[in-house]
Amino acid sequence: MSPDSPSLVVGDDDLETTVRSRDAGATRQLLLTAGRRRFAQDGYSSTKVRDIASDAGVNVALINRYFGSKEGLFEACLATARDELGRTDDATTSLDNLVEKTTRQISGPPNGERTLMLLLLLRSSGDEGADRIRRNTLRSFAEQMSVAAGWAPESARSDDLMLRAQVALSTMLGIALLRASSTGLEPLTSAGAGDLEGPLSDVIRALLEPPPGRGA
Amino acid sequence: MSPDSPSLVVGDDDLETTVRSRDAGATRQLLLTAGRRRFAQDGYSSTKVRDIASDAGVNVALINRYFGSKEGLFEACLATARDELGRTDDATTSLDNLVEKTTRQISGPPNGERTLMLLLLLRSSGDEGADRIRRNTLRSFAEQMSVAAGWAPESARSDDLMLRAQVALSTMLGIALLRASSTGLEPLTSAGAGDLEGPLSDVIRALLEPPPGRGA
DNA sequence: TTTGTAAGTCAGCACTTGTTTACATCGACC
DNA sequence: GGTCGATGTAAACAAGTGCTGACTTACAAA
Repeated sequence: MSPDSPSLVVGDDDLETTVRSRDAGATRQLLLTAGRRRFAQDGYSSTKVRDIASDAGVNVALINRYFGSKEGLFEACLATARDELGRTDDATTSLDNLVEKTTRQISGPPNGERTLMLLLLLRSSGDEGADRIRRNTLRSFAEQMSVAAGWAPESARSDDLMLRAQVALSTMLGIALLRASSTGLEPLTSAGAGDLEGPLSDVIRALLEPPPGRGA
Repeated sequence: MSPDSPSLVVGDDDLETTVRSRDAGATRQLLLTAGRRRFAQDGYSSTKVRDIASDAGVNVALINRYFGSKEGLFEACLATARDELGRTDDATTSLDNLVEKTTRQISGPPNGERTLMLLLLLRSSGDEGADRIRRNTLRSFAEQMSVAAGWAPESARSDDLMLRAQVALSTMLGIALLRASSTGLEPLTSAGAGDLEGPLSDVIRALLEPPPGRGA
């Protein structure tokens, strides 16, 4: 019947059981997903292209075909993270909402989608282009947080407030990193959303208290 | 910092390979210092043994002679960081004191001694022994913070308090990481102790408010 | 001086790793 | 059928990269 191409059967977690014989787009996507996880978990230089290809169930050479180089794949992964994190899904204009979203972003499995995005922003490849993407994404993300905390967009760019937002971001990143770390620091690593919401709420509120000129 | 090692002409462009004083202890120390900086800045797998040796002005093979392997040198560096951070210099029993110490630890050049120690704790080599050192050091450091915040040592080990201390630690680590990152995220990267003390104080106080049952 | 030993040097092996090159295969269109 | 471009595969290349073992040198005891 179906001339199964056995070497192309890939994902245990992916469901494209259909004979994806020759689909450039799908192959690119597989490499992006696998690369994102590897880069986020192991860092850039620890990640081997053969591992990524193996995870994706794809030949190694295709990384170079579709992304030019390991660097190229990394930048592409970073771009997907940027698009993902840059998406201001809805009007998050309350501190409660920000706290809830942040908690959800952090808690969750260390290799979950959201955590991977954050970790990716901490992984450097030494490339200037990739660094620029990371910097812009981080800056924009912190800016979003200050705005979401209820600050007016214009006032949300003052140096003091940006610093505070970036400290809040540091907390998120630090937690994500420690949780994903191989140290297994307890109770942080195993803490669930319920455990983290209290401390996180305290931190965010202490840093980004509601706008001074407004409600309060 | 260390009493200048006599007849060890290393620092500059090593041209005179003739005058290599034969002091095993000094050589070990040179390798530890160079290794600590490289590992902390670039991560484990990005760091090449030849670079460390070059920084130290020492032959590559001596890494293997004195530390067995690259891994061995990394573990030794980690141990020095543990000893450094584990040193409870004085009775730090006030929140003010903790905030001041934390601020001093964080602010300072990204390649300063103190920051390097923190960054080292985040660098994984994949080795189990190194991971255990990192975990114990991190745990002990967080514990110290909760005690320094004024909690009684016995109550300082409750899960909830430990979690809060570890979140505070996450903030420190996240800031250190972002500051040392090649992204150059502003204003965080260039923020001085004066700028950071306010936000940091807010975070630490929000997380580790003075003991409830005691004084106050 | 001779000799023993610790400290340091040197060349290169065995292996990894990103990349490239040459070839095979599929799908479509004439 | 036959050609051809897109897709995928396998092998190999070139530049590292950690590590080793034989060798040399400084220092000091005998």
